Amino acid sequence: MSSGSKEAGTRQRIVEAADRLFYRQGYEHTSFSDIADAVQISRGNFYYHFRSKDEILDAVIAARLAATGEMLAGWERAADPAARLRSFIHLLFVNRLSIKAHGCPVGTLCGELAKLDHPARQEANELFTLFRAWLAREFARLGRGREADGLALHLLALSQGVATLAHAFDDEALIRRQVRLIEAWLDEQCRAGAREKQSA
Amino acid sequence: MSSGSKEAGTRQRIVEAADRLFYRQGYEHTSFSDIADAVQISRGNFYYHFRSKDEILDAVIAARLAATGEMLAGWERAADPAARLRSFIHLLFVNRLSIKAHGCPVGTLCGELAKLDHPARQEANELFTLFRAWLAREFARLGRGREADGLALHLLALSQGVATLAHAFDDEALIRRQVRLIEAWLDEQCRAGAREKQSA
DNA sequence: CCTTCGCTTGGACGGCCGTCCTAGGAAACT
DNA sequence: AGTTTCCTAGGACGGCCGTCCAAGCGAAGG
Repeated sequence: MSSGSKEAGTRQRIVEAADRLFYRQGYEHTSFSDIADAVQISRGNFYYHFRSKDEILDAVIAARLAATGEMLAGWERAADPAARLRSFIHLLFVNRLSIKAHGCPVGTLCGELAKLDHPARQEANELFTLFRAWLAREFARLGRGREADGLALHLLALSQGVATLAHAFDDEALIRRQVRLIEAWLDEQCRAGAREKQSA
Repeated sequence: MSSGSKEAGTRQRIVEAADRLFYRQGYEHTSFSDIADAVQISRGNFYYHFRSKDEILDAVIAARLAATGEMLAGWERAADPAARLRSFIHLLFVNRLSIKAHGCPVGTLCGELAKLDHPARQEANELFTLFRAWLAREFARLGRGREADGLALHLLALSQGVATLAHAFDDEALIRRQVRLIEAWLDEQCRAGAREKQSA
C-alpha cells in the first residue's frame, strides 16, 4: 500500500495531515500544533522527521506533484484528445464540493506562496506547469499546434477563475453551470481543430 | 481633496497604507508594525483610530467598495454595452504589472478571507458582487438577458483565472495574450446578442 | 542481561503578534 | 492665564509561533 494513514509511518502521516490542513486553512495559518493535533503526536517529534516547517511544505508539494502526475497519466487512457480534455474539465465537477469549501488546491497554494515570496514558490508552480504542458499537448493533438499553449492557459484560467468564484461565493451550483459553458467552449475548439486538420 | 496621503488625516493614511500592504503581502501576513512603519506612527497610536486589526480591514474594504463603485460609474460613460464590457477587460491590461506582481486585489483578498473564515468575508465578497451585477446588466443590455448572469460569471472567472496564472508565473505577457482571447470571446457574444435582438 | 539505536516526549527558549494603558504634548477655547 | 480636548508616544501584557533540547521509551542485537 502506498497510502492509507492508519498503518503508514509517522513521516507519511505528517505529510498527509499537513497536506489536508494547508489546503483547508492555508500554509501560513496552519501551525505545528494544528498538524500535531491531527496526527496525534507531540510537537517536538516533528523535528526528528523534518528540520523545519518549510521542509514539510516541500514534502507536501512533492507528494502533490507525484499524485498529479499519476492522475494525468491515468487520463491518457481516454480514447481521443477531446475526451482527455474533457476529463480535465470533469475534475472541476468531481471536486466541486471541496472547491466550493476551500478553492483549488493548486491555485490557492501558488497564490499564497507568491504573496509570501516563499522559497518553495517555484516548486509549487510546477503543479501548474504539469497541467499546462499536458493540456497544451492535447490541444496540439487536436490540431491546434500553433495556439496550443494559449488555449491551455485559457482553459487553465477558466478552471482557476471558476474555483476562485465558487470558493468566494460558497456556491456549488456556480461550478455546475460554468462547467457547462466551458464544455461548450471546448466543443467549439474541437470543431475548429477538425476544420484546421481537414484543410491541411 | 478626497485622497492624497501627504496632507490627509492619520486615519486615512493608515487605511491607505493598510490597503497597499494587504494587497502586496496579504492580510494575515501584514502586522501592525508593518503598517506603523509605512505610516511612520507609533504602534500604540492605532488604537486611538481603530479598535482592532479587523476594524482596519473593514475600513479598507469599505474604501475599496467606494472606489470600485466610482470606477464602474465612470465606465457608464462609454457609448454602448460592448464598449463598457471592453473597459472591464481593459482593466486587466491596464493593471497588468501589479497583477503580475500581486494578483487581483479582489480575488486574492476574498480567497484569503475565505480560507481564514474571517468575519469580513461577506463584505469582501461584495466587491465581487459589484462587478458581477454590473457585468450582468451590461450583458442584458446586449440582448443576452436570459444568460446574463452566467456570462457575467464567465467573464469574471476568466479575469480571475488570468490574474491567478499571471501572478503565479510572474508573467506579464500572459495577460496580454489572454486579454486578446477574451476580447475575441466578447466579440462573439456581442454578435450572438445582435442576432438574438434581431430575431426578437 | 545489557547495550545500542530508532523514535518519541514534553517542556524551554527567544521572538513577534495583537492589544491595552498611561503619560505627555499641542492646539482650541474660556 | 488656565483648562479642556484631541491626538500621539512608547512600553507592558499575555499568548502563540517555530525551533531546539535533554531525557525516556521499547525493540533489536550483542
